[in-house]
Amino acid sequence: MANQRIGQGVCGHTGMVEAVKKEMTGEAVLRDLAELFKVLSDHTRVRILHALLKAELCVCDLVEVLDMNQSAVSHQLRVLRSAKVVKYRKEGRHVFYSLDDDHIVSLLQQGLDHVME
Amino acid sequence: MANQRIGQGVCGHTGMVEAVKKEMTGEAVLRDLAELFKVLSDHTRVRILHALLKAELCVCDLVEVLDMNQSAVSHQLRVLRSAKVVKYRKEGRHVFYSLDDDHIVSLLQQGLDHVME
DNA sequence: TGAATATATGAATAGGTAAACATATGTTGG
DNA sequence: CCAACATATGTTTACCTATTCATATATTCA
Repeated sequence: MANQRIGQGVCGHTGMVEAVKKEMTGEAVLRDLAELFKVLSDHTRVRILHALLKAELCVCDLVEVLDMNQSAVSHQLRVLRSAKVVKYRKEGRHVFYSLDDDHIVSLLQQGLDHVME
Repeated sequence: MANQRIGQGVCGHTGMVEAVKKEMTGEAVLRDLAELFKVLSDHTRVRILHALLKAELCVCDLVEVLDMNQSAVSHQLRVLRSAKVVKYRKEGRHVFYSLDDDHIVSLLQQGLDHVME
């Protein structure tokens, strides 16, 4: 039903434009969607999330796994935290991070499936 | 089974780090994944994709729907094309764009579900 | 309490990128 | 063939952001 063009005529006079405009999800939602994907669009953050797909890890674990500067990792964790893509749990002087919910897991899996075909 | 910490001990000596490292998907794949999300992370591109979720549209339709400069739309369509997120079909002087496959549709839906809860 | 460890954060810098403008390419109809 | 229309693209500019360095905060343990 969707994704089909119903008669073409001259460009911009098919009624399609108006129809699509009306069905349009709110701008705010689309802005949030772009924002969510932006959070997932950095190599370092993807590596962090991929690692967390396997296990809950503390910052210094991640520093080892990624072989990166602790500061860089913390900065990216902050981005992930702010976007509620990861959650954390303090235990003494360690902070353990994990993926926030199954939605995030699905997005990552779906994305991985796509790029690996 | 996954996502569980099996004994903690001193940071970096749990065997977890090595285990996670070994299971690690190839760097190239993770780079592609970040790249895919990057393509989906721009407001204009999300608006384009969201419109294409409803119908196949030509460039001038999109220019109207988005109410944007034709040049800006074309530039973003190029990004989407290069990433094989959209496909196109020429018909005379018009070029009709549509989402490339169901994987993309799923990613968008999943993302939308997440941001709308 | 003080040293060591774990994490967070402010500031500076380098690299990337979306939008606008101008222009080129390609297609149709008269 | 020529004019009008549809689309693509090179360039410039302004903005954004990931990393690094330096430092602050917080917690444990001897």
